[in-house]
Amino acid sequence: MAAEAGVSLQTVSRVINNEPNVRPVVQERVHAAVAKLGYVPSLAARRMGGSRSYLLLALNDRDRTIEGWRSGEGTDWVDQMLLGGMLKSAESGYRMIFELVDTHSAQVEREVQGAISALHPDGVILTPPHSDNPLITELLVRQGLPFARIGSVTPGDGFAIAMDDGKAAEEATDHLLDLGHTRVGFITGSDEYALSGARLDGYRRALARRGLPADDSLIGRGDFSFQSGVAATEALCDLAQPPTGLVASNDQMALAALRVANRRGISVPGQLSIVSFDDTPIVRFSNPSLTAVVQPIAAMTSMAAHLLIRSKSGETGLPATCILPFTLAVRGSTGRPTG
Amino acid sequence: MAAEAGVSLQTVSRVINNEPNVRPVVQERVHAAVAKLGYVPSLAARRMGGSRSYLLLALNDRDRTIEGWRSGEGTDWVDQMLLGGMLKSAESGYRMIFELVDTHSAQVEREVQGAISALHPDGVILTPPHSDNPLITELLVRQGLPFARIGSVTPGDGFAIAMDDGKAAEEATDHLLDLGHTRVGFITGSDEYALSGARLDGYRRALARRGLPADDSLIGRGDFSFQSGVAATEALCDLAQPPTGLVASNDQMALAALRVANRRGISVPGQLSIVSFDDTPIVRFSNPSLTAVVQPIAAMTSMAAHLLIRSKSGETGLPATCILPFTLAVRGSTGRPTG
DNA sequence: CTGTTAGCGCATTCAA
DNA sequence: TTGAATGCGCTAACAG
Repeated sequence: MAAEAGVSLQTVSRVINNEPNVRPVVQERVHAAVAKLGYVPSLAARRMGGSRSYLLLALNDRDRTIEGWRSGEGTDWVDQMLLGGMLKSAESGYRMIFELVDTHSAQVEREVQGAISALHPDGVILTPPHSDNPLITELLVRQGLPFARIGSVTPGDGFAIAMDDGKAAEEATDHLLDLGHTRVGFITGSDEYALSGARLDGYRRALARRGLPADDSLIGRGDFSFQSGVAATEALCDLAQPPTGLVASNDQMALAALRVANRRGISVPGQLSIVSFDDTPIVRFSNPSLTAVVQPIAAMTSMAAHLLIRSKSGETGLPATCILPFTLAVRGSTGRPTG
Repeated sequence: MAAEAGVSLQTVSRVINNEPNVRPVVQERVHAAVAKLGYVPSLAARRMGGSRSYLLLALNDRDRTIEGWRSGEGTDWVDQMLLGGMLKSAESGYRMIFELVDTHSAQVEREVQGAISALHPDGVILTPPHSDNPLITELLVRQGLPFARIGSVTPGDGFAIAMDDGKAAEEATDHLLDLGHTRVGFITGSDEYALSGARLDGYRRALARRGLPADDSLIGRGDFSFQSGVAATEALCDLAQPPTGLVASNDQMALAALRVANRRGISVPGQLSIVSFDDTPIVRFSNPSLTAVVQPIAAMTSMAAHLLIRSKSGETGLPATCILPFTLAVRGSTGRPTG
């Protein structure tokens, strides 16, 4: 390769890394040789010699992820992450390596440190609930590694990349209010996630803006599980004045609500309109399909990759916080209240 | 690190790599030091010095994969791959890197060669349709890289890892026959995939074993798309004597059959029992949920990782072909024929 | 059984 | 603007 272009090894390196101080003529010659030989530098060697590894490390919660895969419940969080992260990384010659880490284990630090030592990634992408785990973020700060916190809005180290959960819940609630509903219930997510609180707040804001009373009996406590969704929905349906509209903090709980409605002979959306959060594939296939808030997962990981790569390149002035737009997919589960 | 245990750098290497010729005492000492310092060797350096990279490369078809991600149709092929491949790899300190390659592009070889040059993986996992792409397999042979062909049964280089599609179709058909159905239809998949033919053969074998006539009008031609499933099902329903049972070669077409049945007021499973292939998450959420052949995707990639790692370790006597067991998940879409 | 030597393929630093 | 030396952190081959 060195000889093919009639230049030294270093010049090849310079051209490949787009460094200045190479005559266009020589650049061309090298590029031609590279194309001809199909030369691609070894990642490992680049990492050894230089200061970059061209690797991004994406960390997911082990138990949740494996459980999701095993159950086959159709959550496509990981797929959307790969879609956004991999494709964006590839644009800059980077790879994204996906790993699982146990957030609750006493060994979190050891696990994360191990992955870092082995891979020496140029940046780390954290997803909930890692995004708000100080054991992890502080370790990363100590290492001087740039990182992105997906789904986290709390200010702090690293890039915070999220959607506006509060506004989304507000909009979801508005959608029901616009349809004419006046009693709208809400099912919360697990308190372990900061976004759960944000979504609840948004719901409350929407009601308040319309001058509707804040009735805490309309708020069911859930934890993102189907089970908890069933329990919460049953409680709401048992009220003297049950809600005609319902916002659930994720798809599983919304599906649970749908199930309860079916069992009780409550028509959807006639007697109960349901809005869901997340928009995993399954909500398109339920009957009726669910109106849902669409999380920009791919866009968030894409942005994360973008920022981390830029950051490693020494670029400054990058936004510390990034709020990406969500959308509301209106489907069959919401309509005007009957009667 | 070297000093911490009071031994040479080389001895540390030996202990970490589980090589022989180290006194148990020294081993202990090194292990202790490793645990204490949380030492984890750098993958890049190991690849540079040694002959292994501790990397497995998994190659998927770019267009199909991205289209699947974008559409949000809930295919969890990638997730199941990761589940099987990543976890098995991790057991041996390996990582699996997932990449997308364009099978139909004239650049396949260049793309694959590029990934290999950059990563120097110890093995490559091919998924359909790459598994039977000679441009890729021959390139891998030339490189002397061990590889696994998922979903491929054709003998040849690399490990062939698949399920028995013929037997699965046979069993799916048997399930319907056992329930008392005597007219069972079949919707084929695209001829581009070898497994389509295998499934059709299995269906025919099942009928033959019961002494049932081979009625070609009961065989609808599909191509795995929802559209084609609709067309095939309509044709079957238009027969003078429509089938009371139906085996579809994938989930999309089975869902299409369900849709057609719903539109025509044909009750499922009462008047039409449906068996599906693949068992993607969505079939659990249709109404009724679909009885389906479950592909052992995770098991196949797990086996692939297992064999490749062993192979790289110089182990011989590994099976060239591996047929993994499928299961039949019986759900609400199949039952005894009524009347 | 253990330590020493050399080199993997690059990027970095300096010299030309 | 280019080329030559140096070293990254390991493992392989050999020496002791």
